[in-house]
Amino acid sequence: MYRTHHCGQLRASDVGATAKLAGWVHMHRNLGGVVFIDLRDREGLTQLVFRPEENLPVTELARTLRQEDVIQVSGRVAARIESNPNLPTGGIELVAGEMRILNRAGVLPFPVDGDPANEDLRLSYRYFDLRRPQLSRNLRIRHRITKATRDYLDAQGFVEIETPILSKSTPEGARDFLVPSRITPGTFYALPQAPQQYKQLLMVGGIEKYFQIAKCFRDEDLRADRQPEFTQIDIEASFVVPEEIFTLVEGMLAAIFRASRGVEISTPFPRLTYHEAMEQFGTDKPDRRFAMHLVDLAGVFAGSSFKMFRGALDSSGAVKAINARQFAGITTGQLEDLTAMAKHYGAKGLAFIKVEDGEWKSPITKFFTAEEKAALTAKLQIEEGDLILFAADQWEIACEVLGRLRLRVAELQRLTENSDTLDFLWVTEFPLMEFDTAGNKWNAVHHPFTRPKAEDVSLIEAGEFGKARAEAYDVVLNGVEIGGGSIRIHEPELQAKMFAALGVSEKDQQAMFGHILRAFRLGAPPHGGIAMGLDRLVMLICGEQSIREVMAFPKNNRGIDLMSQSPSEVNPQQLRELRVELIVDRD
RNA sequence: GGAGUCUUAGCUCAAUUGGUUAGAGCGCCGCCCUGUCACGGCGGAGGUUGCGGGUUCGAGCCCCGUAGACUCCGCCA
Repeated sequence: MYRTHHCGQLRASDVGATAKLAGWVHMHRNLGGVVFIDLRDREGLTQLVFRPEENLPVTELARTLRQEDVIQVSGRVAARIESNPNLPTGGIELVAGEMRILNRAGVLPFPVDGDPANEDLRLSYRYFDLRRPQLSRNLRIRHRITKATRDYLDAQGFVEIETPILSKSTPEGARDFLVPSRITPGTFYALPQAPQQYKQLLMVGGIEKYFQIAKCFRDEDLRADRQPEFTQIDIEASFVVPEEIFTLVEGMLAAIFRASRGVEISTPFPRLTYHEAMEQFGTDKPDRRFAMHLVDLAGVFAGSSFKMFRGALDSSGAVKAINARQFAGITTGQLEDLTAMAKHYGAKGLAFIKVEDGEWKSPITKFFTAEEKAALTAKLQIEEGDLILFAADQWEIACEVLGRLRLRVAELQRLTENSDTLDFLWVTEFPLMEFDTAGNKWNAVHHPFTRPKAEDVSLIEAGEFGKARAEAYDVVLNGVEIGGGSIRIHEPELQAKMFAALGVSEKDQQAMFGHILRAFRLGAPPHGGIAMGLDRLVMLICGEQSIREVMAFPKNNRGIDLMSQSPSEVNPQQLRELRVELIVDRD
């Protein structure tokens, strides 16, 4: 037996007992005579004391210890002469009797405590980085979250079922990771972007309530919150309406936050339609921890002589503004950045008003009438010190520009710093399809199995694809999309209409989706579900800025695992077996 | 594919306007130290300033190129 206690366990009540501990040398204090070691395991720190007068050989051995050596020590628990209030075990120490050095550590690549090193160095030595308390804490919170998820869904009658990783490539959505088949040369599996089709087929299979903590793979560029492989809490149920999904997910998130953070979250979550979210916040995932709503000014400027605003309204666009309260002190450089940002998202420029010393400082207010100014003041509740930012353009552009500016201003004003608010909400009634100008065709906003709202099916039949709304919903936390789902199409006729609208030929439908269309002809139940981004959820709960901080072995932003140096070249023999030929020679 | 920021000792960072031998803390090595808890003291080793080129009497610093890291845009049903 390596140990009788862990390093966060012993207390004053244990004084006089004998104990055996094992762990890493966290800190060594060699005073020439007596030697102190802080021994660390995952549960905490315990001070070891080595006294030459009591045990000279072991004390001499202890002098040779360095940080991160792995040792096992047995001895007697004693009260400290002066206790350390900073440690739970600070009242006691272990007087070392015997010690075994289990393993010596070499020179460390970076300190276990103190400031974290460069991230690429941390990733290269990930197994070492994991000893840092922050990372081990994050992984244990992640465990609590998945445990709470499984317990909750189990209690609700859901069954966890694994679906294949070697799967089938489909053209919709993200780029697939491909795996060449050796047995059938010239063909490829794809790693699943999500278990979407399998979970729907499980519904056809009569499972009724399915979930999975599912690994998903997408071959797209990485971000702080995007890795090529990531995990979803994937849920699907039969004979359900959106209300039941909402209630289920709200209960699940309540269980998760109770288990991981010990907080009760408020349910049910507020809801906004997609249109309302865009109209008020300029995004489909609003961060409502601060107000700064987008205000519609069509009524104010309908008859304006200011060409920029009037022109937008006359061509059925929008004039909108946000009030960045108490931000009239914005620097010229910051305002230039905001202008560049507005232009990047399609605006022609950025009109603004700074309210300083009772005056409106702005290049455009000279075009406004007194009535327009009064209406503006009332609508935006303008006060001394405010900064007003305008967008006049097509509705979509005006909303998106102001939505982006709103977030940037909030960042500059640090509106959400140190906030512990948990703002959940549902966004519903997403558009079903959007026109892809590059591909000159209609694409599914969510995926091609998403059910249109019943009252909008006639719009699809009439070819008004852009107006049709989907029975789809996202759940948003503090401006981050943490999950999304929909009620699915379960009738082959309706599915065929969708494929037709999306321009998928009969032949392609059979080649790519034949199995699911056949399944729908054998009595598919109405069904729907949702997928939650586990990594993002854990990231938010841990207060981290990157999902790499909540994954044990993440990849860097070029998709490289710096620790194992994957991806890597392979043996030519392996390629021959797969009938794969390289067309790029690497230097 | 594009934009921005960054790269100096094992780690975190400094180095004035372009100016002597590129410094400090931690870590590492050696010696001393019997109640520390970020122990302390003395001494030592450790550098192609990412790489390549240029400007200059002189470049860590300025210019060009390049590699890498991170963030963002595109992309991510």
